Amino acid sequence: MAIPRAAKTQRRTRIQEAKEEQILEAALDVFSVSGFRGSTIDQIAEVAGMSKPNLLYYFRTKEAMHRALIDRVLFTWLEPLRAFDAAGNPESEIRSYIRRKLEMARDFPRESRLFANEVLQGAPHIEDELKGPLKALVDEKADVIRTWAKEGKIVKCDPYHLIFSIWSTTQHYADFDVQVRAVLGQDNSGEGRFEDAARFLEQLFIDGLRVAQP
Amino acid sequence: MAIPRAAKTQRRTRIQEAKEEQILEAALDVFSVSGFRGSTIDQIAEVAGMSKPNLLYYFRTKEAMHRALIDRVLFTWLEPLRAFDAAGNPESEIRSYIRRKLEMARDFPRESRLFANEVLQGAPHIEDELKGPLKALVDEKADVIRTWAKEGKIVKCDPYHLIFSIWSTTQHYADFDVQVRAVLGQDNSGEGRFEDAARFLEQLFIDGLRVAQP
DNA sequence: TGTAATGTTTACCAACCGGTCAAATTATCT
DNA sequence: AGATAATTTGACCGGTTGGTAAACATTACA
Repeated sequence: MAIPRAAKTQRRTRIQEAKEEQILEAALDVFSVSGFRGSTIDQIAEVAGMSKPNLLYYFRTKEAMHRALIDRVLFTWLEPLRAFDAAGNPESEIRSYIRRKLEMARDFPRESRLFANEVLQGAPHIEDELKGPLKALVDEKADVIRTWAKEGKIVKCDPYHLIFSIWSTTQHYADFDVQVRAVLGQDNSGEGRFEDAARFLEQLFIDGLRVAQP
Repeated sequence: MAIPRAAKTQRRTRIQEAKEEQILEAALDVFSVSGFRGSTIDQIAEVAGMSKPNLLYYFRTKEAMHRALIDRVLFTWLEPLRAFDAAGNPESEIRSYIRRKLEMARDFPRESRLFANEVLQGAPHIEDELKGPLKALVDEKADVIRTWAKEGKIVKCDPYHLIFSIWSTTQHYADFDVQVRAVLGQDNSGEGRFEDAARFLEQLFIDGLRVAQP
């Protein structure tokens, strides 16, 4: 008799690792489009190219799949904010934060939509992460920004709303991709739109915050 | 024998009007949280306080409910952008556009989330509206902005990305409300956050666009 | 008041949903 | 090779889903 997910063996098989990877990849495809409630295990199974019971052999429930996916993606997702450095100078830090966030919107749109779906639907599965680790990280970086403002390096402004505005403007290009493409039309909806967006946003934030130019 | 939705009578009964209103109100509650696929007719029926077959007497399918809801809300939703006036001066136009959008995020968060859910999931039901009326409206307003830039009233910038950034920053407070509250903490997540956001965003956009002060 | 149209509900259906089970298949190790 | 553990699948289950049929109740109107 098989015991799911190698509760005995401690070490994970190559097969286990590969299959779990394969499942989470498919789950990301599906969850990021339809949200938790709107997705079905069958859909994920089909995308993953394996049978439903086989999926459930590696993840006991649909919720476990979602949980594993969120956990895996959350850390990576906050990487750019974590890299936000108090020691650096405001201009380059803000510039590179915007760039990094835009790159993530371009390269990992599914991850962005996964969170967007989750938060939009009331964040029933990640409330703790938001109120705990996320809030702590933002609090820390907000302090950095506040210090810059006090030192006259940037204009005085609410650091939380500054962070929100960078989040929203950059993630917009992943989450509302269809709308962006529709509005820009066929001609302008190539990959170049990310460069255009970067230029616009850097200008907006650097000038808007009256970042002191060295 | 009853014929659904008065295909014969042409004129809608008071009851019809009232019930359809009641249903769409409930549907907005449910769809805005769970998206189309994640919502069930039973949920809507319960919120509306009527039986499922009764709902289906007024709207033949779940899709018809969603369609009617989108159609009704779309017009209102674009009102602020429509009000954006070429004749006005850039500063007050941009200021009031931001204010209006923020007010909508505050007063009609369900409507915002309804669209967010829809677009996030690939806009399967409103693709035509995005590529048609929405694009046309944005094209028109983009021209206004471009003219302002040419006249030196604001800095030269991509008008489309400017509009996107106003959309995303303002709607963020409706769509990602849970996250905003979580990060701001209990103390700062009262209604005052909209005032704070307005102050920040006006400052950001007015300074960031180097709007000529008269 | 009678009656036809409109509105509402109960009972129901077939398809789908998340998840289980046991049997079959495959990989691993000696 | 043979034994054992890990993996995979088809068949299935109870509950839910979108939607229907038909009987019942209410309203509008002559």
